[in-house]
Amino acid sequence: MLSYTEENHLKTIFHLSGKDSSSVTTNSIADALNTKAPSVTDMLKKLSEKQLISYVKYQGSSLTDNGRKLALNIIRKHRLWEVFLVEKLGFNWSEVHDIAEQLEHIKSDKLIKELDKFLDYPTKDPHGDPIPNPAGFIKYSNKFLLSDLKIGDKGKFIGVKDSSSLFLKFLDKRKIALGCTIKILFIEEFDQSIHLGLNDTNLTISLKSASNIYVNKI
Amino acid sequence: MLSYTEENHLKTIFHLSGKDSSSVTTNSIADALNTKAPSVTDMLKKLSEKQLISYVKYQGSSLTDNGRKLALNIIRKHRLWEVFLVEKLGFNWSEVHDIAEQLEHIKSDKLIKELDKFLDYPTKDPHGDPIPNPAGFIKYSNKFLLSDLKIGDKGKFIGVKDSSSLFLKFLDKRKIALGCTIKILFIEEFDQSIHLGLNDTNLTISLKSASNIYVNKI
DNA sequence: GGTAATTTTTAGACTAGACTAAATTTATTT
DNA sequence: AAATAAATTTAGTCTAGTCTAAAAATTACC
Repeated sequence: MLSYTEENHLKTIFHLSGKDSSSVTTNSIADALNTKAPSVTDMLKKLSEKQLISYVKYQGSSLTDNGRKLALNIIRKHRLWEVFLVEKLGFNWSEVHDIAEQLEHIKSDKLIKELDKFLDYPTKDPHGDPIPNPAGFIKYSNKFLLSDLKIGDKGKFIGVKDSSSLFLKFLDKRKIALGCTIKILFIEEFDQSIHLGLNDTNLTISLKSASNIYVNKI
Repeated sequence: MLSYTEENHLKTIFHLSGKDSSSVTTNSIADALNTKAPSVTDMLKKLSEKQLISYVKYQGSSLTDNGRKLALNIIRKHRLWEVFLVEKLGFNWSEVHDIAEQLEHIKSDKLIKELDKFLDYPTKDPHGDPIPNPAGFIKYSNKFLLSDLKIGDKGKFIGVKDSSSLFLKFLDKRKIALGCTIKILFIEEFDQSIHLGLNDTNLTISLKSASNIYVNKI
C-alpha cells in the first residue's frame, strides 16, 4: 500500500518523463511537488527499494514497469474524478484540478470501476487528456499548446488552459471555436506573436493567448 | 485546517457523546479509533488548545460548540458520500462505510454543496441516519436496534445493520419488510429471544437477529 | 584540462502521530 | 479508610516526511 506522498512522487515522475519514460532530475521533481531536493532524494531511495523506479545517484530516476502502472492508475483516478466533477456536478474545467488531486488518492478498486461505468467509460478528461485504461494503457494524445507549434504546422482546437470568461470572450470575438483548424502562417521574431490561418481568414494573436490554447497537431 | 487524525477524533467524540453531548472517556475514544490511550491523550490536549473540546485531565472530554460544528460537518460529508455510493454507483449499504470514511476528509466546500444538489438534498443516509445540514444542525432520529426496545414498545422497521443476503432472506421468509410495524410482546429471560407482533401475526426471533434490525420507535 | 558553478546527496534536526512502559490519579472493594 | 484495581497521563522511543547547512559529484566554461 503506497502512501499519499509516494503516490505523488510516482505521478510526478510520470508527468515529467514524457512519452519515452526518460530519466528525470531530482530538482525537477522537487519543483513540481513544491518541496526540496533532500526530501525527494529520500523518497527516491524508498521507491527504488520498492522497485517502482530505477534510481542512480546523481543520474536521475525513471519509472519501472511496475511504477509506471501504479502512476497511470493514479492518473486514471484523477481524470475520472475530473470528468465526474465537470459532467455531473457542474464544475468548470479550471476548478477541478485541486479537488481531483485529493480524490485520486482514495483507495477502492470497486469505487473506480463503478465510477467509470457511471460516467459511461469516458476516454478523455475535461482538459482533453486521455484516461488510462484499468490495465495501465494510455493512448498518448498529440495535444500541444498552440505556442509550441512551428511555422507551417496545423492543429485542431481542442481546449484552453485558462478558461476564464475573459479569455473565452476573446476567442468568441475572433470566431475561434472548439474543433476548428488553425494553421501557423508566421511567427514574429520580436514578440513571438502568431499569424494564423483560420476558416479562410487570417488573424494575429499574442504569445500569451497562444500559450492558452490547446490543439491536436494534424 | 484540521488534519485527518484531528477530524477523526472530533467525529468519534461526537458519536460517543450521544444527543446530550456528554463527557467521553479517553479509553472509549482509543477503542473506537483502534488506537491506544496515550495517543488519544496527546490529541485531546491538542484539540483542547484549539478550543474544539473541553478536556479536564482524568475527567474526560466533550465537544465545544465549535468542535461540534466541525464534527457534524464531517458526518455530513460522510453521509452524503454514502448516499452517492448507494444511489448513483449502485453500492450495497454494507460496502460503503470504509470508502465514505476516506471521502469524508476531502476538503472542498463547493464539492459538498454541488454533491448535495446532485443528490437532490437527501435528509437521510442509506442506513437511515439523518444528514446534518450545512449549518451543523442535525435532526436526531429515534432510531434504535430492535434488541434495545422494551416490552410493549413499538417500532417501524427502517433498516438492517448486517445486510448480507443470508439475513435479507431470513427477513423475507418472515415477511419482515421495510416500513412494517413491530411490537415487542415478550422477551425470554433465558436467551433474550423476542416475541413480536407483526401484521396481526406473532413470531419469535433470536437476540442476534434483533440486534441486526433498526427501527424508529413510535 | 583545470577551475567555477550547479546539482545532488549526506548529515542532522524538527513535527505529527503512533507506540510501550512506568507513574499517577481515580474508583472500587472489603 | 486503607488496599487494590482500573483508568489515565507522562516519559521516552520510533517512523514518515519535511527542512537547512554542508559535503560530494557532475557539468560548464575559459
